[in-house]
Amino acid sequence: MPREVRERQMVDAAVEVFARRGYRTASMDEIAELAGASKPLVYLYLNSKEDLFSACIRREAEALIAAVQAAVDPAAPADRRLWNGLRAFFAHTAAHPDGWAVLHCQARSHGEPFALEVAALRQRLVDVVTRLIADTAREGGCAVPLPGEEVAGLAHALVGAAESLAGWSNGLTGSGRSDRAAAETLMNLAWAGLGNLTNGRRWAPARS
Amino acid sequence: MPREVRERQMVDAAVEVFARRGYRTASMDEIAELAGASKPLVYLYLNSKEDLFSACIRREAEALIAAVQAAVDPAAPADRRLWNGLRAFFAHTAAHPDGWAVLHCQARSHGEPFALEVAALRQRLVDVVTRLIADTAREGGCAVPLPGEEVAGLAHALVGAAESLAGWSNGLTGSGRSDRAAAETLMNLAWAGLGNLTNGRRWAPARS
Amino acid sequence: MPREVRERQMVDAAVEVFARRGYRTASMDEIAELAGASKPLVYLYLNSKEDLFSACIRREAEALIAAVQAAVDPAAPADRRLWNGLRAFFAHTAAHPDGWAVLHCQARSHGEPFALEVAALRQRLVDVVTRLIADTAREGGCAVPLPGEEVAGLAHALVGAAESLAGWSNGLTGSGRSDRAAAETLMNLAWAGLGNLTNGRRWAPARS
Amino acid sequence: MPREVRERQMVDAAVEVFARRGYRTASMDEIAELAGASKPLVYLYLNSKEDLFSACIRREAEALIAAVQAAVDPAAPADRRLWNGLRAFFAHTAAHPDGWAVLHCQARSHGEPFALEVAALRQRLVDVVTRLIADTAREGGCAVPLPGEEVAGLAHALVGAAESLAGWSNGLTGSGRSDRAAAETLMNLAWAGLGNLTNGRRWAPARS
DNA sequence: TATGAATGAGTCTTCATTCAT
DNA sequence: TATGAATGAAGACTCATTCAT
Repeated sequence: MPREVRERQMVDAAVEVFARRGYRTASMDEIAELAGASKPLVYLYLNSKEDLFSACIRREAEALIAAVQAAVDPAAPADRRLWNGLRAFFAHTAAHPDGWAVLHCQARSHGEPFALEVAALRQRLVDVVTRLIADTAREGGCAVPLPGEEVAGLAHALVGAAESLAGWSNGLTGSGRSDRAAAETLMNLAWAGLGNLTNGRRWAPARS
Repeated sequence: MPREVRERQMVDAAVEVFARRGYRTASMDEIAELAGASKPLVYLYLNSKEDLFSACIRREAEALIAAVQAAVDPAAPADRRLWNGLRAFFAHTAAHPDGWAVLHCQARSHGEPFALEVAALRQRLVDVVTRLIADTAREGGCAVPLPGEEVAGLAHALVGAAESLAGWSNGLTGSGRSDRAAAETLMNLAWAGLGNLTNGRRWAPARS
Repeated sequence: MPREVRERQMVDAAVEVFARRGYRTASMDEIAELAGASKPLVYLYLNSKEDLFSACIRREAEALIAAVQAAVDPAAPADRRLWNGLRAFFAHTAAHPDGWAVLHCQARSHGEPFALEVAALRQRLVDVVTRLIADTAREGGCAVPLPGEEVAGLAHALVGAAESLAGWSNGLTGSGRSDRAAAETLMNLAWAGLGNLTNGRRWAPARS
Repeated sequence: MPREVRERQMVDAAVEVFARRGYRTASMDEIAELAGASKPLVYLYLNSKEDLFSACIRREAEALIAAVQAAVDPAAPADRRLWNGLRAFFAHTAAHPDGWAVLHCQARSHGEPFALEVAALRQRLVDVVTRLIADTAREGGCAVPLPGEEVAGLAHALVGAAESLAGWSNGLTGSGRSDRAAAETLMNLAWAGLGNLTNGRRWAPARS
């Protein structure tokens, strides 16, 4: 069996086991067995548990980002782009729950090397969203320019909301089209909020 | 030294170590040492590593919820309640980064017993927010009643956005009042979004 | 059982196993079993295989040097001191063959940390001998002063000769007093050689 | 590439790696790579790690003995023969430090099969020296016949001294002709010592 | 209340060795 | 002649947990 195929099987198995057990609890024995290979072969191809985990993170991260970016047609208007990006995000995470679990739950809680890696991925997502927000503001005829830091904050908020909704709607059983519903909910929230902000309508605490 | 004091020291130490190292990597030795007690005593008081971790989750969760609820004056108008709740959430997580790390990062990634526990906490937060949204809708003269599932989705989105913003703004260095800025950003986003929804102004994909 | 006693038993066992199997081949399992303790206890007390081996080297080295130095009466004449030192060296190595094997065979062939440690020990032995040679020269009315480098060379040669003789005579079976014979042989060789050198009688290759 | 050439490359590589890492720590992977061949080929030609190590020992041992014997002209007087033998010994070990390390450090510390092999070699060296001593005694007009066991002891002492001096002088840096100096030092020591012994002048402990 | 001493079970990792080609 | 692919066996090390005191 050629090396590349074997290697993909191994990473597949690793993603599954890491998602199920967590990084530390997962054992290389279980991963090797699930991959249908011997442990030394896993080490020969992937070096160490750390490297294997990194490989999982990288592969799943690239896949997620690629899915989102493929869905965003640069020629479409901003709202359409946002909508399609959200749809792709929810669809992809719903279709790859193990990969999403590795990225969202495991990678962040097991120390520097992985946290950094997944932070870099997340930053790329945030960047995509940041650009969408900026474009939305511009195309919507932004009356009051938003400061860069606020845009970044909004992007973080949206990404967090998406992550949270993904976890929730994927956890609901049986609701066949829940990932579309999630996208709609978030789209409504975001669209109205962004529209108001770019028009200078802000909420302010009443003076007490 | 009375048992209660000792026990609190132990949980303090455990929260710190679990936050720094993660559940599996943290060792009972380190926790006992940091607590200034011997290991058998830790076991005598807290039974097992699992129970100790559960105790950490429970204590930090109660503290966070209590902080949020204490800030929400039931007599105030809905927007004010939401604002105060957000402020309290950001302030508390910023003030207790270890506790927040245990709840947000560690507890979710280490198997059933803890994930359930933290899910229950999160549900209570979501419930608080759900009620806020419902009240907001009612007080705002809700033209179009929101289905319960959508309200829940919004609540999850808001909580996720808050969590994400908390992580981001706590990570920024030097910006003295960043947790207030985070609350403002999120408040603007949420307020406008909710307002639109309760008035039936929804975004819909253009027919293609 | 008090820690010190256990620790000595462990080092005893380790010296025996390291001598028999060699550093790398020796297994911590075997050492622990021979010491009558569990492996974790060995690690608790002695940290690692490396540290355990170092502890063996240090203990055996100190014992050997102490034996030699105890035998050398500073008030005695130089020849007497040399003789007593040699006797003690041969007697000690004969009485502690495992310790000698660890020092002479194992410690030198297993990488920097140990080689350095045993080199330091050997240097101390060489220093003792160097001083004896210098004293011998002085007391013998040295006609031609020996250069420092040559004295060091002589010391190394004597120590090497002693080591070699020790290995040989300890390997001979049955000869009850062989370690005394070894000392005599070496004493004769050294005494005459030193005497000639300090009197300027050197061997020189005939011109060809 | 013809088998003999390949095989020599492999043993060359093995000597280097064994000298650097030690028998157990050396890996067949590294040896094969350094030899520029694949691992199965190494096994095809040399059977096993043990056999490969034995091959190294044998080759280096033969080379050393051959060098010493080539230098000893049977027609020359005994002192000349001793001198030339010493010179050749120091020169060869200085020129082949890896081979010498394998013989002197590694082979003795890794269990029966190798220790026996290297002991046999050493015995041949000792035999050469033994004959030299006996000849010296005869040619020097030996007044008091030396018992065979003492001659053997002297030979062991000389070989050990030579080994020790070789290690020391090879370790010194920069002294361009140190292997000649080593030979001189040892020659002086030996010559005078032997001369005295064959003339019955012995050192004896003063009666106490 | 408090602990020094002790361990069973399990993990990552390595390496000599062999097929199938 | 030559090798890419594969593994069984073994070893260092760690840790949650428990007695005896």
